[in-house]
Amino acid sequence: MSRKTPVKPARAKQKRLSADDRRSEFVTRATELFAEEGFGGGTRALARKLGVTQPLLYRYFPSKDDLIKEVYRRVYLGPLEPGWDKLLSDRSRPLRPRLQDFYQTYTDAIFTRKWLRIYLYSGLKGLDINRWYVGMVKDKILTRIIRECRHEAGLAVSKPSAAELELAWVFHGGIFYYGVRKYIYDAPVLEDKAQMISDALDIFLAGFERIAENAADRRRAPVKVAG
Amino acid sequence: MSRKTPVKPARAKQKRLSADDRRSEFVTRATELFAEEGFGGGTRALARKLGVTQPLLYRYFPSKDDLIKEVYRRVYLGPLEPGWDKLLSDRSRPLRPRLQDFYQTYTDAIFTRKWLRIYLYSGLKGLDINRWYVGMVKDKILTRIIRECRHEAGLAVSKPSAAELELAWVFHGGIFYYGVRKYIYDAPVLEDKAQMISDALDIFLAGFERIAENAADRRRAPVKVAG
DNA sequence: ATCTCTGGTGATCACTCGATAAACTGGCTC
DNA sequence: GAGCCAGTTTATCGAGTGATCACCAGAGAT
Repeated sequence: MSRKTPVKPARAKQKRLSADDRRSEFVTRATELFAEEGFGGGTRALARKLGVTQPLLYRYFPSKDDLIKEVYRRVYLGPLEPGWDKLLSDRSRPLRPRLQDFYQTYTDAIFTRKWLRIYLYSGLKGLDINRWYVGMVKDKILTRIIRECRHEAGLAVSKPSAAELELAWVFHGGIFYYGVRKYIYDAPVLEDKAQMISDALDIFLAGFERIAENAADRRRAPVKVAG
Repeated sequence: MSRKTPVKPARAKQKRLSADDRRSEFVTRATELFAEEGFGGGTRALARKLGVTQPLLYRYFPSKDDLIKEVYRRVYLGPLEPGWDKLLSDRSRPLRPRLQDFYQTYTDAIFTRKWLRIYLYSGLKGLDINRWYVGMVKDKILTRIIRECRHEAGLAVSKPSAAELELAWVFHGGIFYYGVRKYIYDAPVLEDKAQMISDALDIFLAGFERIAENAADRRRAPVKVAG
């Protein structure tokens, strides 16, 4: 109490951050704001969240749109982990636990209120980055899953057919929609996410196996086209 | 050209609609506008779509919020068909074609750009009507599906367990997400919707059967809990 | 032909939005 | 301590928002 302390006096209002820190803080709080309010959220509301004034934003971003782009970059690229493809394709392990592990970590990464809401808002705006992400899911996840499933079923591993890809999308979308229900709709869901994934996998793998058998049968003895 | 025509001269600017027609037109075009722009879409842009001036809106709706509520009512209640529960529960037909028919007509009703976008926007706003709709899907569709599946599998038909409901949600969400990919993300999807539904059903039913068998096994000879 | 009722318009208010320019300030070097 | 400089604020602009008011106009009844 008595010392006049040349050390920082625990200033009531933290100000004068370094440029990098301030810029980063803008992106962080903007993500929160836009996740809740959509990208119509105001720059003044954002500044209030940081405890600064609104024009300060324009020292760090030329326009609100640039800030939004930065938010996209961080949200989309942030949780992206490079080990996922390895996890899916590692044939030294049985396929089922591979898929279980993958969807466990994948949903751990994206099942947050912030991520899902930003994702849907960007999807509704039809932005390129959203298209890019969807393509990434298809190429890096779904085609890989199909390939592994075909391998497991003893089928030739070629490019997945459109129908197979759709199958994988429906499966993937079913799991994804769990997150939407929980974090967007705030609807009650089965609390045990791991069980949900496990059950979804049971159904998908059992179903895929049956389909694969049928496909194999059809290849051996093609049935006539309905008509 | 020469006749002074007391008949309506095919007026260039249609004006002076009846109150009911004008009000209805406001809701229709507002649905289009809000589907594209979100509910931030402006009242002036709306009026422009009708070819009238903006203050006219306030002859028919006390506020923009009331207009939005009317949009919700029409969008959510419009495609709701009362025959759905009958379709699902009609045990004179095999379960699979029942489900195929149901999802065919259900997705015919809601897989439009307008419906899906309005639905997601309202979901992001966390409105009561969205919660109501989700509850309706659960009660009127999913529990019924589970009940019929249990009946088909020769299991006792009681209240569906939380895990079973989740199963149905994942299945339903997978199909729903097809619409999201097609109409929200504008992503390429398997064009044949009926086949997508058919394949999803194949997988779901085959999977459910297997799960049901396991559940029956477990009831006969309970396995020890993993530990 | 005139009156009246009602669908529709023009002008405008108070407010919020994104963005800009100029002034201020606190810590740093010389 | 003088002076600079980067981080921050104050004041403000122009455009766009939802909403209100007084007014207009045209078809139907008398």
